[in-house]
Amino acid sequence: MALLKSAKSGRPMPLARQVYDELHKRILRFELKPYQVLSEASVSEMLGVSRTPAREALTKLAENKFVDVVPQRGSQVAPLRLEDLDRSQFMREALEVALLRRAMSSGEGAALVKGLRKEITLQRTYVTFEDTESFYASDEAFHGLIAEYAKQPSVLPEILRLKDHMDRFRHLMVAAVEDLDTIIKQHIAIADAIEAGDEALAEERMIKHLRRIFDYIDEARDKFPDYFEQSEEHVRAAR
Amino acid sequence: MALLKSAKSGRPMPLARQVYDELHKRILRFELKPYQVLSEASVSEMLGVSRTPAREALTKLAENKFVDVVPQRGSQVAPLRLEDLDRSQFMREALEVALLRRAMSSGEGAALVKGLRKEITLQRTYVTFEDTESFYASDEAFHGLIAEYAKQPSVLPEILRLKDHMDRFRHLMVAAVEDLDTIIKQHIAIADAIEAGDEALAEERMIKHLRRIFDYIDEARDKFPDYFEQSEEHVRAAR
DNA sequence: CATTGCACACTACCATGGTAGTGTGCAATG
DNA sequence: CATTGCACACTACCATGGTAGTGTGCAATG
Repeated sequence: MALLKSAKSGRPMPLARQVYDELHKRILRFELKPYQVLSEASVSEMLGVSRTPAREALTKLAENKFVDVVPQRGSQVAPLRLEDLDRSQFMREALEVALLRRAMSSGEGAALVKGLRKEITLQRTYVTFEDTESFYASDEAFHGLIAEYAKQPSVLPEILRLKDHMDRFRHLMVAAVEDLDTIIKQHIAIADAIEAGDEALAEERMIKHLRRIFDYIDEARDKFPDYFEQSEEHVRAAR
Repeated sequence: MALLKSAKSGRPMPLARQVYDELHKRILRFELKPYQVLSEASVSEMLGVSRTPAREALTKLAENKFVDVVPQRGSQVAPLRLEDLDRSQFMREALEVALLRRAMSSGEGAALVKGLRKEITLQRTYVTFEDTESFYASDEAFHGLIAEYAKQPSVLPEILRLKDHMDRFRHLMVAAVEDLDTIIKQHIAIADAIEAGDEALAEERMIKHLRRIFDYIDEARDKFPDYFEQSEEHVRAAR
């Protein structure tokens, strides 16, 4: 049905990876809804590939908690689980705070702040043009810079993996322009604290920045109760 | 060749998982040595399974950085990389410190300390009987207790995944009895600091405890230079 | 109507075959 | 001897077929 793009650079990406990316995207955007059935056969048909890459993609999605697989019964899009959000949030916070502390004691604080302010300027521009996609790319670059100056660049992919679950929750609510302004203000506050060399303050502001997701949860749950995991209802139903 | 055990409880484990566990174990114990070739065919023959579960196991091992896969060329056991150790160490430290802080501010510090001291007593017994396997199980339980009291039990599996790389380095050196005594002393010091409610001291002792791996690295590299990644030599050779 | 039994459908899981792409060794050539 | 060309071997990757296990709907039975 849908055509899958090849990789931009060099050889084409393996089909399993392409299928994973496509399903991942659709799940995050709620084009595939929680509890929707996703069998090897249906995925294979939906994307026009054989069952092997479909199976590999489903297995990996299950490992990352975006799909629930019940052996011999079937697979479905995982509902939103507060437990997943909680774990992702906790781990991301721990990692980003540790990166921040290490980056600040690297002796290159000035260069880091310079890079951060450059990204902030970009972010201001993207908000003006309402280019939210570029904005979020720059947001990732902002956090990536800190990982870089902490001499731990390979931690960034792990953080992005955690961020996926938070993004899924976030996609439930429309991103208003004032939200982006808030993010920029928080970025500035963080850069200021780094420049001042105040580790405790920087940490406090980073945590506040990362926890903004919790402001939306109640509203999201009221608006889309069907997308959230019922209190063990389906667990009982499975018996 | 070798028979694979089924799962202890209920249904048998999928073959792919059994193959993964077996290869993982052999790689950590250096029964499969760094740079040793591991093709789908060779794994399939070695363990007496078909190529499908062998392939799935290799893919997952590659994701976890225990195997290097070069498309259309072949796979091999990954050499020891300081980068992997560094990332695992950094992340584990960040997570365990965050868990410790949260557990200490949970208001259940007394119960936590009681549980920790119980594990320490067990550990003393295991050292007496030279039962290192049970000792390390209790060591994991010790750290798991902290995750539990931090109300983040699902972070523990992630930490164990990181610990694998450190264990691989550790397995290079023989675990002497005095090392286990050192671990117990450090556990006691941590429990003491928690009991005293001194967060900074507990954090400091936890970090010292987690960083003990670095004491062995130089010795290990001198003893088994072939197991470590050469400075990009094989990267050049691949061109 | 309520309960039971059973054929059927569907699933995850495994086995197996085919193919394009890359490296390797050796003969041909200088 | 040094260099080149090329047949061959081996690989990761994908397609496809088969199977045991579980759920479901409907007819049979009370």
